[in-house]
Amino acid sequence: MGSIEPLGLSPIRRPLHEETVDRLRDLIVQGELAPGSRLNERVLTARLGVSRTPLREAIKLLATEGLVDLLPNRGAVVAPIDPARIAETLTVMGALESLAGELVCAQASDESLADIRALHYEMLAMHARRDLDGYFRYNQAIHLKIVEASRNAVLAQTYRQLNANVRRVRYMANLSAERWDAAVQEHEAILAALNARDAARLKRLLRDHLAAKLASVLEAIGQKQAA
Amino acid sequence: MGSIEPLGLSPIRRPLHEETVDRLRDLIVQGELAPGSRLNERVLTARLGVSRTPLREAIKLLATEGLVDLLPNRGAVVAPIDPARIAETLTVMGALESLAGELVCAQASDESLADIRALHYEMLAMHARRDLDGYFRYNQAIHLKIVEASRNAVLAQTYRQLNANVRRVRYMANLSAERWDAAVQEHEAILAALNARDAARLKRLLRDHLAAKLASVLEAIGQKQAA
DNA sequence: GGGTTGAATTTTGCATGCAAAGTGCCCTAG
DNA sequence: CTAGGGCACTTTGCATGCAAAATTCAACCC
Repeated sequence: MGSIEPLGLSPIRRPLHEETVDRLRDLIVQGELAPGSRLNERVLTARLGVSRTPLREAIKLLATEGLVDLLPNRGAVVAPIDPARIAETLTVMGALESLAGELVCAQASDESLADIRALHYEMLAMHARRDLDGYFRYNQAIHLKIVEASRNAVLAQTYRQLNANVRRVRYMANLSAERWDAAVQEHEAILAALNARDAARLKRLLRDHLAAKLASVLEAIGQKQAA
Repeated sequence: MGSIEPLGLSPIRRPLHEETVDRLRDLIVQGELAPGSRLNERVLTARLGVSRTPLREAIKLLATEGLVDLLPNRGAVVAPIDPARIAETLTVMGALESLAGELVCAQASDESLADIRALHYEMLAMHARRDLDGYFRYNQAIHLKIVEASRNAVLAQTYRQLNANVRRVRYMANLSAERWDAAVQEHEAILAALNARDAARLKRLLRDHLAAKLASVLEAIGQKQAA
């Protein structure tokens, strides 16, 4: 049953609809398609270079992720950023990360933990040089790695799906310096609990970390809307 | 905010792809489309009376719910029932219900709690007359009601999505009499904690209840596979 | 006789066509 | 000048067409 794949040179073309989902999701997450803006099929087919069929499949898929809203007979719009919904999402993600932390302590491989540690120090480096973008990237990577290290694929997939919706605000919310430093401190504590495989402590820390993020994000959105 | 719908006569046609998703999901959840069986587009369009476009949209949607597996260039199959995956799913659902319980204690309306209580007694009635099917229905309804009463739409939606996958095993796993009685006892305790709005206790009970369900389901699947 | 190749058939993936719903503009009546 | 109605245009929703990938089946070679 050996794989016969040409290893790397493999010209495996991903299905077009999948590719389209990812590209469209990126456009939305990165704000290039503004919240509330309409998704005109003709325009998007031109922009993405695909026909309407895979595009429509992609749109419906993103609708289930909550990134777009479907208006029957009137197409789709990029889902507005709804603070209440973001709050709900972060609450759920908090519970999921909390569970992930518990599982990680119980059964993650030492390699996984080492990976997380490595990412943590990369993140500290970004913080040290005040590279906010790089910091966000490693921050994301750490949280993703934690849920992946839980060895629960359903958990990881659910988390990722919710995450897409939250990542959109990142491009709006410019972390305050204090909150940034505090977040880094929280991460230090998280890493320590991880190293000690102290499930109870890790659970609490992750949940509190998400709660703090929730508060900061909501504040940022509030300012944005007030502006 | 009274509904103005003509109640049943409403000529509001739901989009065909949505209808198709629901019908196809039902076919899969109820086992009419057996795990592992192929989803032939021609056959299904004939069976459901829709054309390939909405059908294909539906299939891709159910793929994200984990109910079908997509095989590039080879169509789709009903996702096999994978005990490991069911276990993972129930673990996540446990965390979600646990969170829901916490939120319910903190902020659910008294009406919601009354609804749950009512459902609970209906369920007890079904148990008393050993109506397994009715019991399952009310049991489902209670758990759904709890996550809905949490007033967190994202939580409810996430829960429902995961639930679809688990419901499939219900038609395979024939509860043992002891487990059934034990489950009812657990529900009694859950209701008591709910009435007392004792978040900590409710959390623990819900989580344990799901863990017990997990164990029972896995055992049932194991027997099924051994047979 | 078993295994392999290859041509016919089926099936999928994507593109496009067609009808209906929606949108907006303009003209008219008040 | 404003409100309303109607008509043309746009856009969506669904159906179908077409090409490529996969499967099947059988003849052929070893």
